[in-house]
Amino acid sequence: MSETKAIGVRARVRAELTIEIKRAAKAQLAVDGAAGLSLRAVARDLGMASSAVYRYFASREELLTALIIDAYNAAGLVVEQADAARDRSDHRGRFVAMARALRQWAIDNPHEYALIYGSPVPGYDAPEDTIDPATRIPVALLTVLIESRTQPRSRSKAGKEADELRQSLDGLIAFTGDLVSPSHLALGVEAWAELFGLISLELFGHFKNGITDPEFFFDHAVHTLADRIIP
Amino acid sequence: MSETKAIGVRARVRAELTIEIKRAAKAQLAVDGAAGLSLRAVARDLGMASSAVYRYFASREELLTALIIDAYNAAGLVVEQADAARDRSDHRGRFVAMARALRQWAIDNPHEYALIYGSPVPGYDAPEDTIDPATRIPVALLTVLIESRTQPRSRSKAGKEADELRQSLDGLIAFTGDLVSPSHLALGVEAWAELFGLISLELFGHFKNGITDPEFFFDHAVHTLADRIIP
DNA sequence: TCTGATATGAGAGCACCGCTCTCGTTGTGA
DNA sequence: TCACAACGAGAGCGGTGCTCTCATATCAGA
Repeated sequence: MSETKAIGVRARVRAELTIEIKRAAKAQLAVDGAAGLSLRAVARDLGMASSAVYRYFASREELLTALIIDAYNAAGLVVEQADAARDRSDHRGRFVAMARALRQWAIDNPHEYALIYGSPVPGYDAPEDTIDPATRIPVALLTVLIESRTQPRSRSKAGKEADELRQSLDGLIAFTGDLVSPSHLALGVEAWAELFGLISLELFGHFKNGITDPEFFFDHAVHTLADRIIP
Repeated sequence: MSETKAIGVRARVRAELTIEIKRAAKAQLAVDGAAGLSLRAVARDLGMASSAVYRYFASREELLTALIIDAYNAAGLVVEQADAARDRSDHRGRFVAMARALRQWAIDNPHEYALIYGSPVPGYDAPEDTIDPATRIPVALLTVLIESRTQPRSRSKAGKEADELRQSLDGLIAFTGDLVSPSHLALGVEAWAELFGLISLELFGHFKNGITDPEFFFDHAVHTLADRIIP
């Protein structure tokens, strides 16, 4: 009589409990940060034995990895949505919107931001599963950069310096192909770095004495940034 | 007979043990990172009871704060030395040297860098003692910016936008006075953010797939940066 | 110089942590 | 139906931060 017997009761309950555990863990994360996340506390929240949680996540680190993936995806989604809400031809507007969306998400979810863009968990080196979600934001930013450069660039500069720059950006050029010149690509990466620098410095408290209106300053900086990378 | 009786045996031993504890803690920090720092392990290293350590640092957090201060000072010193080694009139060279020195220090002391520029320890909000050492690097950078602008700027732009920018940078302008225009000051902060963005992204593993030669790229970016803020 | 206050170290102990193991129970596929 | 695998609970191990008590070593003042 049960309608979704195909999957089986056990599998469904397992899936539900898995996200329930992550939900509880996220709630704890929002309060105490990554360092304060405790498997036992999560188990207590859910009214189950601490040992039972280990049926779902083999270790605290594995649970943390799941949260990291979710955070990457959440941030990526927010940025992509901000991008999609703009006219595709308004490259400048898209860039600014994405930057603002990212900052807002970071402010709304500081611990999740810290989880993915703060100090990496010690002894933790980005398992395969995190790579893909992590690229969503850079890809979104790069896409605007590419699309703002539909007409082919003036021929790339030659010379040793240009070659070395091209080489140092090897991985990215594999993604962008010939659509963006290395020097312009470098400009994009610099903008990416500045974006995260701005958000991180603000979020981690380094603007405390100095920048009194971070939001206004961020907007100002993002527009300067846009002037630089988008013609 | 003892030569430095003025201070007292107790005080001297205390001072020595204090730095000994910090030394052991730093060694642990370099291996396991901030999250792995354990007061008990430090005590074990020094062959003393764990409770005895609490006579020197009231809590793990307080020990961490001491390490943070030391890290700020170490980084600040390295940057200041790089600055001092250059001709004072070579503003561009000074900026580039400081940036390189900072990156090198970060690479040599990743956990200490993460301690001060990564995610803040949860529930931790920069005690007074950390503020001063934390300003050393921004001050050093700002100083070059100021000194590269000895001749007074063309009169500052007027208007609402300029006023708001000036206001958003209130704290900094209190430091620089009228020597730097708000818009140029903003440029400096943006450069500061990009600098830390570049180092953090590299150090925290976000360049893994994409930038194959981070050192070369950093140098390239820093020179671009210098072009932007130094005339 | 003697003595009372004080600073220090050691040890036991509390509540918490991650993680493992065992042992019943309960769905599941053959 | 039945053997098996998945599961939850509980106990337990070694670790953590931190507190308390108690003995001892140092110091400052009479």
